[in-house]
Amino acid sequence: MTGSPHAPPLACRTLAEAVAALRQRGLRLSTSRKLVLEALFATDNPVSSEHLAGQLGMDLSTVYRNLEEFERQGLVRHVHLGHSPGLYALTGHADREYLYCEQCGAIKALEPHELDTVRDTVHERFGYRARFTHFAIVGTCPECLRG
Amino acid sequence: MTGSPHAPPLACRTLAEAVAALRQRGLRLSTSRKLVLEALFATDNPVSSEHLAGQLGMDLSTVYRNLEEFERQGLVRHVHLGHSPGLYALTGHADREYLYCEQCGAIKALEPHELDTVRDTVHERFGYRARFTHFAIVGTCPECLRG
DNA sequence: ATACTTGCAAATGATTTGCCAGTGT
DNA sequence: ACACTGGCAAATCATTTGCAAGTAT
Repeated sequence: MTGSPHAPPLACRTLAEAVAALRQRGLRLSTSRKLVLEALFATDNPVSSEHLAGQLGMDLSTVYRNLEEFERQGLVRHVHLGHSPGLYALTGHADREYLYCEQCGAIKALEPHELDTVRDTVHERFGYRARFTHFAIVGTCPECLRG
Repeated sequence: MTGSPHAPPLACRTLAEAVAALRQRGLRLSTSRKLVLEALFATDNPVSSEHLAGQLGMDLSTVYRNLEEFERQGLVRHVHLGHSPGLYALTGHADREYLYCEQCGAIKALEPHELDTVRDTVHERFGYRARFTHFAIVGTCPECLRG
C-alpha cells in the first residue's frame, strides 16, 4: 500500500489463471500466497487485511506482504471508502467503483463502465483521466438527501 | 478526523470573524487556538498537522485537538490527496476540490464551482450529491496521458 | 473559582520491517 | 542448495487519549 504509481492491471478470471500469471513472472507460489488468492477469488467484495489474516489463520504481516506483492503485479488493488482502512480486491474481479454516503454510510458498488459519463465529463473539462477505484466518490445518497 | 458526518460549514473570511463565531458558540480562545487559526488564514493550501505543530512550536496533540474542535464547528475540513496523511484547511477559505495525478503527483486545485458539471452528472445518474472535498479525484493528468 | 486547555507520555490502529527458521523451485 | 517466504516481535506513521499542571472566562 505504498504511494507508488500502480502496475498495469493483471486481470485474471480464475485462480489457476492467476497462479499461472504469477509463476510466469517468477514468483513462488507458497501455501499462504495461494490461500490469499483463493480467498480473494472467493469473495465478491473488497476485504480487509485483518479479515484475511483472521479467516486464513495467518500472520497479518504475511497477508500484507502478499497483498503488497500482488498489488505490485497489478493483480490486486485497494480501495478507501470513508475513513476506514484499506480494502483489497482482485483487479480483474472487482473493477468496481463506489459511491459512499457520508451521512448514513451506505455504499453503492458500480460496475466498471457506469461512471464513464462522469469520467468523460472530467476528461473534457480538465484533460484528466479519472479512476474512482482508489477513493470512493463521497457524498450524500438519495435517501439522506430527502431526509 | 473522526469518521462522523460533517458539521455544516462555518465560512469565515477573516480571523476576527472566525474568533467571533467561535466565541459565540462558547469556545475559549486560547493562544494556541488563535495561532492555529492564524496559520490557517495565512495559507492558501491545505496543511498537515505536522507542519502546523512545527511552524507554531506547539505540541502535535494540541494541534490535533484544536483541528478536531474546528472541524466539529465546521470551520475546518481535511482532505486526502493520494496516500498522504490528512491535510487541513478552512472551510470557507478553501472550498476547493483537487485533481491528483497518481503518475507524477501533480495536484490541480479547482475552485468550488468547477466540478459542478461532474457533480450534476453523478446526481442525474445515481441520485447522489457528490463532494470531492474529502477525497481528491485521482487519475492521470494530461501530461502523463501523453507521455 | 472552575471548567476548559496545554504539554508530555503513553496508547491506539494500520501498516511496515528485521530477523532467523522454514520452504518452494 | 539457495533464494525467497513465513511467523513473531519490534518499529513506524498518523492520530488519539490520560493526566497533572496551567489558563481563559
